[in-house]
This record gives sequence, structure tokens and C-alpha cells, in this order.
Amino acid sequence: MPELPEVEVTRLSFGERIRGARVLAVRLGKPLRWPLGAEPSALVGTTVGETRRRGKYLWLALDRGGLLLHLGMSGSLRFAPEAPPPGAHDHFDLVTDRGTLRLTDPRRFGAVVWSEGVDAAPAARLLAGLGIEPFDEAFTGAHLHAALKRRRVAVKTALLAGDIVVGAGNIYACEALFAAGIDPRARSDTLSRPRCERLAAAVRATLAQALALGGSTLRDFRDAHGTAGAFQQQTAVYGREGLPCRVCGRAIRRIVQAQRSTFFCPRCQKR
DNA sequence: AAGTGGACCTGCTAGC
DNA sequence: TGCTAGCAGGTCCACT
Repeated sequence: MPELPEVEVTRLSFGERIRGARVLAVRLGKPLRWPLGAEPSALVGTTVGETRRRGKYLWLALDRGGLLLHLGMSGSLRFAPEAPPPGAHDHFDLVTDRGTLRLTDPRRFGAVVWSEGVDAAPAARLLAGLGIEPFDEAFTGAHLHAALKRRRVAVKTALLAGDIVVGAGNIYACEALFAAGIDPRARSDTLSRPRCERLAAAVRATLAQALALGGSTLRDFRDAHGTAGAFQQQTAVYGREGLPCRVCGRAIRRIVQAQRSTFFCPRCQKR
């Protein structure tokens, strides 16, 4: 699910509300991708600080250390004053005096990991190697061009890898490539500087638009209030195999790259 | 060293 | 109606 817009929408929907809350209890469900790495009881009595995002990770600061959260493929967070009894897919509850922050994640690719700090293990190790933030001013066409030059993979694969720029997952990588008029199969080191300028701008614009629409809800994404996103209703290519391109009318194609579906318009997007 | 494929886990849908 | 194959928003790790 959750690419940068969904993670950021989630953060915005509970970060301020939970700030300053006192932790009353921690409840764990089935195992997630990694163990919590702390005794749940050790978190009780601490106070929640700032909620930050890095790539698709969230960092929830506590008095001492904090929690690094990832939503995986199917995770979502809710924060509400009253939480119903945990269901089969509710695998983490942070019960506070202002409400319960609950991770629901059917596939359990998500994670909640306690760490002494963002810059300490294990958080630091998970965040190491992440690419630049797309809304950072250092993410320029020049930066992208230089990074893509060092690879010899399909440009879509390079975007998805997340070590050049973070945040664009399968939906938004497809959408950004369409917006930039670039064939997802084009080899990363063949893209001209001007095309990289267009691609960098398209990545930012696509993510910004998705953010403004509350993200994409394909099946189960919700923000911390329980609200669904709306971006999925206006994708240009993602999930539109066989349907006419909104620009030229040609049928959108689906191919597989790096074991993921890629959608593109064979006329509007060029190598 | 970069590139590729498998692994993790569950649920839903299309097709027979 | 019921079963099965295929697919799903991510990313770490082992291997070539």
C-alpha cells in the first residue's frame, strides 16, 4: 500500500494529536516483520514526542528512544480515543491517555521497532541507504541524472529501488514516468539531462497531488482518522491495463519488471 | 559491485 | 457454488 503520500497523510492525521500523550499500555498481536526489540512494559509511562517521516518510515519519538514504524504492503494506523477490541489483523496497540494508536496489517510485512534513537541501532541501520527525499531541494534533475547514469537497469526499477529517491512505490513510479513521457523500460543510464529534469519534477508533482488527495486506497489504506484516499480514481496508467490512455486513447499496457507490474502508455511514453 | 530472484504473509478476485 | 491460480501499495537478503 503505503507509499510516501499514504505514510505522510497518516502522519499528518495523528502526529499532533498524539504528541504529549502518556503511554499506558502496549499490546502486541502476531509477529510483524521484525520484533519490537523492547519489553512492552518498558514503554509504559513514557511520553510521546514528535512524529516524523523518512521515506516510507515513521519515527515516533518517546522520552527515551522511540518507535520506527513501517506499514509494509497492507498496513494502516488508526488513532482514536476509543479502540474496539483488537481484531485478527490488529498487531500493535500503543494505548495512551489520549487514545490508542493501532497498527492493522493483514499481511504483516509492516513493522514496529523500538530504537534508542533514529541515529542508533536498529533504526539507523534500516534508514541507512535510503535515497534523497523527493521534496528536498537537493532532489534536482541534475542529481537524478547523475544517479541514473551510475546504473544500468530499467528506469522504473531504479526509481522503485528507493536508494536514489525515496517515496515513489509501484503506483507513483508508474504515474510519474507517464507524466514525464518516459518509457519505464528505458535504461537508466540513457536518459538525457532534460528528461531527468522532467522526471524529477514529475515525481514531485505526482507525490504532491496524491498527498493533496489523501493518498490512494486500493483496498485497505486509511489515514489515522479512518478516511480513505482518492488518488486511485484518477491514475493515468496504474491499474488501467487495456483501458484507453487518457491522453492519446491507445490501450494501456501492463508488463512485469523486477517482479512487479508496470503500467504505461506505449504511445505517450518513449525510450 | 551491481543486478536478479526469492522470501516473508494473507486475502481477494477472476476464471473454470 | 466451490476450488485454484494469480495478483496485491514493500524491501531485505542471498546469490551470481
